Amino acid sequence: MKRQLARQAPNIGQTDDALAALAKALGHPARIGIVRLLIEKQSCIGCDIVQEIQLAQSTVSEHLRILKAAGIITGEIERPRVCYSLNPASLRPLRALLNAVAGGATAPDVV
Amino acid sequence: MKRQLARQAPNIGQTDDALAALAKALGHPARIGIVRLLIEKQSCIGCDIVQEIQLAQSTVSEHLRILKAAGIITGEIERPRVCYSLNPASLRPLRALLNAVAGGATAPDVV
DNA sequence: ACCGTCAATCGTCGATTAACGATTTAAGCA
DNA sequence: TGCTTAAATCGTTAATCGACGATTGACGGT
Repeated sequence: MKRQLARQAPNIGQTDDALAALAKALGHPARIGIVRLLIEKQSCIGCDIVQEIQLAQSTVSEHLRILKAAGIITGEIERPRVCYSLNPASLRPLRALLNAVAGGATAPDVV
Repeated sequence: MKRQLARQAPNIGQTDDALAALAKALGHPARIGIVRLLIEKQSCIGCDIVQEIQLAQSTVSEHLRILKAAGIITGEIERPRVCYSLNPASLRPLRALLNAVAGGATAPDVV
């Protein structure tokens, strides 16, 4: 039984929930690490992520699931591997918010 | 000391922990709402936040505490009120990360 | 000096998250 | 057919979070 007053903030065309979900998905060091890894190796990666992030395979898998659920990454199956990539578009709303914080009212949406 | 922008590896000069902490602080709808509110009313606000965000005073206070702890907002005392404002600089590292995701290589500077 | 106001803190409770090992699924290959 | 590999899922536990009411602290005004 919550609320959610639909505020029309200037340029950020997203609900608070949607933005919070994105931020939340990034709100863990391991997941930041994964995103970083995917920035570096533009090409997608398989189980190498488990190597880099020093956590159990099941834990890493869970973090990947969370990032996938948030739309931040995608996973393409290449049996028996999965190839992960970033989905930059997904983060645009959050970028818009941060730009609004930083740059005054109007956030340029472009790359 | 500033970061020299360098090779294609986007050198985001922050630890995963620091970035995750920022994202985590934004990872709740109420806190996104507060940030939005502070973007709109550039001027700082007192207890009006409790009005806008439909939650108990103690709950809002807790969210404000979290945002303050993350450095995202500052609170200036004006007894018996507190005047909150955004601290745009605090979010720069996170912006840099998102820019790196979006822009491919190097983009992360500037306010 | 007392009262009203606003904010912070405390204590509690239920819900959610993070982590792990163990197990399962689904190929590809010998 | 059976082994190997990579990933997902399950079940459990400990820790953290979110929300609230109640209380406390610190004024400013009357």
